[in-house]
Amino acid sequence: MSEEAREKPSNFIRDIILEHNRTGRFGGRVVTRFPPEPNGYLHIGHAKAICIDFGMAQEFGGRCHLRFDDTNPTKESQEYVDAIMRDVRWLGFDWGPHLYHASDYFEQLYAWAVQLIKAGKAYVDELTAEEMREHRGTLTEGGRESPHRSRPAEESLDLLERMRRGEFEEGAKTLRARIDMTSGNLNLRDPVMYRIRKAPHQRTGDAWCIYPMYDWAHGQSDSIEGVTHSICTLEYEDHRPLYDWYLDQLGVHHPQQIEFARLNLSHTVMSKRKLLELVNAGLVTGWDDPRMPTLAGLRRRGYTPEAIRDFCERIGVAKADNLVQVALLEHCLREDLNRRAERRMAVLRPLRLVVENYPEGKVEELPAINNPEDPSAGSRRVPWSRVLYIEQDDFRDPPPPKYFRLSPGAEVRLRYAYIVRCTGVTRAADGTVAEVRCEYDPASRGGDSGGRRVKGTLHWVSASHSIGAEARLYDTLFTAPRPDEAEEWKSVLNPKSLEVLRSCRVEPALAGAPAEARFQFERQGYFCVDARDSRPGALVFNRAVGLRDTWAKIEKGGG
RNA sequence: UGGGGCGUGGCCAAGCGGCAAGGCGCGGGACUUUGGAUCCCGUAUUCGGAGGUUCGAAUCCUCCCGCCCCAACCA
Repeated sequence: MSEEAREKPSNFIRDIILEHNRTGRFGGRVVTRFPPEPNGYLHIGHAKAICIDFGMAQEFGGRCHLRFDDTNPTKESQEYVDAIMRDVRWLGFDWGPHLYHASDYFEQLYAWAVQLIKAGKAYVDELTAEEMREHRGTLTEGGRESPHRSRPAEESLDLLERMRRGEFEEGAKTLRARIDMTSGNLNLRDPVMYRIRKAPHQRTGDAWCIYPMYDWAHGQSDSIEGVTHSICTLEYEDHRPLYDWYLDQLGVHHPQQIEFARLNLSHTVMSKRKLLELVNAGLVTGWDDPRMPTLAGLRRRGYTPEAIRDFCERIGVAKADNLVQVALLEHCLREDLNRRAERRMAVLRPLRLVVENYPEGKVEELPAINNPEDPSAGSRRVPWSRVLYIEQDDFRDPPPPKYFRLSPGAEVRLRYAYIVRCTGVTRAADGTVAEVRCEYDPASRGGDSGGRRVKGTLHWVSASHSIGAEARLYDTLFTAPRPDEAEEWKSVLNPKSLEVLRSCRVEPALAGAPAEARFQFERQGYFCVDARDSRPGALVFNRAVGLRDTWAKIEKGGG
């Protein structure tokens, strides 16, 4: 079934928008926004949000803005801003001219703050952070009002102005909304609107030393941009009353906030804090380490934007906590690459195979199909000669039950080449197999079995024509499905998440493969030319995902 | 009696009073020059639990149970 033909699963957000359109709440307009804070790289969880934000806008003929929530200069940087834009584009979404920053609105926000003070809805407080925490009360008990809560508006106005001028130290004063210190919703217990931060901002430089809090900046930014549907994750559900309160006090355009459950993926962690820690502790090589759930990591690993978008569509949108198995993500990649990736032969763990009855020095160029799923991909020629390499796993002596591969006396097909019969092995002093010997059947050229039953087909490369390469095989970063629930999440890191194979032999057609090119190495999996470390003459391939391996299951299950 | 959410098969997830979609996974089979792909078939008498309303409930009502989020001058 094609992607277009598949019906999109229904979801409650679409239903809400449909209802708004039906009642004319926003005049039929649909404007959404993706509002990342530039304090880390985007991950697969963000991809879900991006697909929803941009997807809903697209579906309803509206638009989606990219807005950086840059209200905390101490944690944000231009590196992250650049990476985020790169990743959103790579995923396949376009914000057109609608690139915004919360910092674009600092002046307007300030003016609105003044308006709220004048209306008696906000005041400058002088409680320290600790005092404020004490005054806030607990989950089950209401809080106490600050002694500065009833300070005259004029005084707050003067203080706020001086805060802005930099007359006070960090932490000395805050601007707070005057709402309800007894509310069961802690967000409504006089939330801080501005705090003093004498830190330069990546966009506004040193123009400001007071910065708006998320709640004060977010809804107003949405309003200014004419956003209609402010879609976010469940943890903001408690913030919605505050989001609504600010907008109502100001009497400005009022978007609808809608919350959905964030994505949890098995065998990985998703919090930016933990991902940052992995990077800083050197437990991975960087934000784009192929084992990371970041878009940069997935991309380097070999994931396609199409596969990720398909995944985001398949996981659905709901409000229930979830833990999606990585198997689904992997399935999406396989399905995409099976259709699109050209096939190549690559021997990861080489074992010499000598064709005794094939003339020394003779070479044949055998045609091989590039992609059986796509005739338009054509074919290439693969050199064959007397000495070849096959996979170490493809020879066993003695052979286990149901083993279709090579073993003494057994017959097997070498893909696109000839059928060979194993005539013997040469062992090293320690008993390990050094070399396998065989005879080929000249009549089976191209792999034609001539009616004979040959169950196994192996991939191979010519020893003298193949080129060396490095392969990096990845497994999940964590061994536990829910690392977050382990006593210590880092203790459950997978020590085998990376295996490096340095003596691989790949067919010559792979020589000029450009960075990020993806191939299916027949019988093994989908591999991607590493964008960072691969060089012509020193190729490095990342295994994005293995092929389904029925034999591995049989063998593991004891036959 | 803090507040806010959520509970449908191993994992996601449709369903919105008419008698349990779909996907992943898993099991079996067909086919196969990738033990790949593809194709069949199977996989919840039951929707957290108990009552109730109704001819009829996963869908409505009541109570109960469980899980998640909130006490940053983070987002």
